Amino acid sequence: MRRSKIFLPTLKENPSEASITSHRLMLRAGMIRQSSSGIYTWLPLGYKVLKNIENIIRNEQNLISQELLMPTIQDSEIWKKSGRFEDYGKEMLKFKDRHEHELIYGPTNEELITDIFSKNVMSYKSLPLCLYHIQWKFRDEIRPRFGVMRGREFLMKDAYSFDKNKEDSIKCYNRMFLSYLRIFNKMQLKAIPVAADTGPIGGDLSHEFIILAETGESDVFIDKNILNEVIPDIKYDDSDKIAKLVNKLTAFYAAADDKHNEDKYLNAVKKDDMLQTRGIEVGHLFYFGDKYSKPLDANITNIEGNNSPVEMGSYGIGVSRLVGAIIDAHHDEKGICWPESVAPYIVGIINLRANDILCSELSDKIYNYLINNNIEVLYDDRDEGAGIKLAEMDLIGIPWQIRVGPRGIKNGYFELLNRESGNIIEISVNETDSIIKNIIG
RNA sequence: CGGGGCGUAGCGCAGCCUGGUAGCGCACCUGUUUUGGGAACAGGGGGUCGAGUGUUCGAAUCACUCCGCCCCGACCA
Repeated sequence: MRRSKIFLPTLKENPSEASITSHRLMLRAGMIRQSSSGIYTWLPLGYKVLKNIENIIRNEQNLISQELLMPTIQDSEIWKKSGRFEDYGKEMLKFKDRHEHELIYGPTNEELITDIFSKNVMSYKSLPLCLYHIQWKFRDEIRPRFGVMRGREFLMKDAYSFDKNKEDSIKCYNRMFLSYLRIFNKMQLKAIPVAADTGPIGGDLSHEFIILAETGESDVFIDKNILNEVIPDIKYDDSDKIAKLVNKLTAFYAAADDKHNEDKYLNAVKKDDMLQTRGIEVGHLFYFGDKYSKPLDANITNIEGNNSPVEMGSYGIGVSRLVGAIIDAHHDEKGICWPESVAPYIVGIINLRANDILCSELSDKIYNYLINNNIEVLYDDRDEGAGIKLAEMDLIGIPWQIRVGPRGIKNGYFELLNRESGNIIEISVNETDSIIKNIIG
């Protein structure tokens, strides 16, 4: 994509509406624009990142679950059946259609998926089953804030598991646990599993995955040693090994303020290993048994030939929130430093002097070379001052910058800069091939 | 919902206290010169001053009402 063509309205100054880093940078980098409190338009650059995150989640979840797509608008009936029509309270957006029929904009999908399940699955032989979708939700938050971190409209991946008994359901829970570790790891995030309250979803087993960040919303108390844990290479069908991993990781003290117990903390963790900070919740696992299957009559015939409510769990990831969380973890004073796995473009070419034939020819050549090699590239071909282009490329955080200028060309090279480290490699103008070698390593 | 703050050009702000018909920087358009870290000069365009009502000869400015947005608390992916 050429910079002269892309719709990328960047801001030089900090918008007054944004107080935290990720929000400020998303507005400045032309990723989002607010439409109403807690509701945002995703501009092309931001939308690319959002889709990249979505795809990381999708690719990993597909190994243990099947994707479908449920609607955003739901009938109020099933919510009345489950009892949450009242329980969910004002956070749930309710409205009527032209026939005065009551509808809601889904804040989550347990009722709907349970309804689908109950109408289509009858026997334990069809289990286990795990389904997920990635869909926009609406929760009428009391106070939306921090941009995309606590929007009212937000993109969420939510998975739902159906099993014939608790034992199998826990196995699925554990697979999700591993899947989440891998997903966040691929985004260069250190996510810590923390024992959690189940809130309005309900249930008796639950973990939150929390990213440590100063701008996080909840206080967390952890044993630092958990940060050194490496995710082992385990297959998803190896339930025993996964269970051991889950046990190992959940054995570390890690709690958000609502579950924190100071005495336990002092007992379990050495003073030097204590870390109290703030965190952003990016994922949540729930096992809740028959909480929804019972009221919604989602029964299966078991091996004895009797009907019993199916065992369920649900597993969420805040997809749009992750964009903010990743920025929070990967930025510096100049702007964003995207991890390659989610970056909107892998390489940014800056033609430092667009009206110089040699610079433009070389820039064009590199641009075409990268396109032909299927590398996502943003080419700043504008006839602007060098400073503007350099500062903007830093701001939007493309992981690799190629700088083509008269100074380098005179000496027969152009520059390849790594955004995060700031390291610059000089590459001979005749060796464009070595760009890829340097990037891929 | 309680507490605080803000609303004036696309963005950031001044003007309001003490009423006299709107200004600055950036951005934008034209031209010239520039060009390795947000350039210089010259010229130009853009505003129902959040909305309504009232006070007044006259309201961005004063009063009342409403709306929107941000920040702190309770809720959550």
